[in-house]
Amino acid sequence: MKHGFVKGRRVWHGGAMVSRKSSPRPAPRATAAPSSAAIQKRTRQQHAQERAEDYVEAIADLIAGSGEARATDLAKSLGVTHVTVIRTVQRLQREGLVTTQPYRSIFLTPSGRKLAAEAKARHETVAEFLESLGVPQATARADAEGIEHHVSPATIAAFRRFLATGG
Amino acid sequence: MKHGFVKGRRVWHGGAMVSRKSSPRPAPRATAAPSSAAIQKRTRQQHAQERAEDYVEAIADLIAGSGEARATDLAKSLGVTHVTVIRTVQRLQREGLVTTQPYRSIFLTPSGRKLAAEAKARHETVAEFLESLGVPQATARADAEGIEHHVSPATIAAFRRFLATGG
DNA sequence: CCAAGAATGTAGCAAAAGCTACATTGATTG
DNA sequence: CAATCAATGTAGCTTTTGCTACATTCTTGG
Ligand SMILES: [Mn+2]
Ligand SMILES: [Mn+2]
Ligand SMILES: [Mn+2]
Ligand SMILES: [Mn+2]
Repeated sequence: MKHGFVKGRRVWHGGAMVSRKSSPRPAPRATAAPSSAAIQKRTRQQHAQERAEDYVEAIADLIAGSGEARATDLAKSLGVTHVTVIRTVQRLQREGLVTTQPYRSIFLTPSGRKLAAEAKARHETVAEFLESLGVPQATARADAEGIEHHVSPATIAAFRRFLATGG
Repeated sequence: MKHGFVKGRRVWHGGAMVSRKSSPRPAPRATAAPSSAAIQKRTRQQHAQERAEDYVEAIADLIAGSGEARATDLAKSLGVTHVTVIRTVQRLQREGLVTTQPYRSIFLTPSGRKLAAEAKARHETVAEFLESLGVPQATARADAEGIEHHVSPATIAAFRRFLATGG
């Protein structure tokens, strides 16, 4: 509020000529529709969380499948170099999702296990849902890898409803 | 192929003890299932494309709505600062999606218009589909903002089928 | 016209995720 | 038991997307 008030009719570049008179703004509804800016910000936050989810899920899968998660196997499964894995795992350790020691394999902390379980459940629901819609399995699996990080609980619930009834 | 051949039983860290004998690998099926690594790589490519799609779509909306797309309005709509917009628009210009000149508004090139139209169509299909599944509109709109970039043509087709018939 | 202030641009920083090249460690096998 | 070489770690680079702080330009009301 640097300048105290808005100048009224002052406009730049013409634009839509929206009147800015100080009509009292309408009382916000009970459920205000999020602005496009807010929606975009939420999507960006989901992206920041995305790599963490993919990593803990892959780590959990490796542990379930072979007893341990090694950086090389993780790199192979994620399609990146081992260098990238090591650095990202360091971040995940900073964030309390995994633990590891030099030249040892990677372990999930309790919160890492929780995140992995949630991510895996979401991931599989999305994939099954797409398949049940008639999307070829390979495509469904590929699309689910990206979609999984952007489905809210309400959407997952809708997918599960569909699978339970119509699917 | 640095070392010419694989050593057979050599194993590290125990692991699953998978035999590596040089049995001739099975002939690839007609439709080889993509590796998890390949799927992850595709998802990362979609992310790199994502900001471009959101930008050209927002630019197209601003032009449709008010006749021009200014950096400030774009920043407001995307939820970032004008600095971020200016730098990203420079990249999009490098890539031939938009044109702009100092202190002027932003225009879409033909390929920018094409990308915007495709992105918008996908975006709206995803949002309508989620709503038709019973997801509350605000949630559907929010989820669609992230999902839209990860739906293949086959999945979009399945969504449209559902909307045309079951929806 | 002209100054205020909105819009735009620039400088410089950070974090994250990728990479190649090279160094170090450690498990296996001969 | 020692050499080999896979696995891991480190150094240093790039790109992208954010940000704040400050400089410049342009539009417009008075
Ligand atoms: Mn997943
Ligand atoms: Mn994923
Ligand atoms: Mn969109
Ligand atoms: Mn989007």
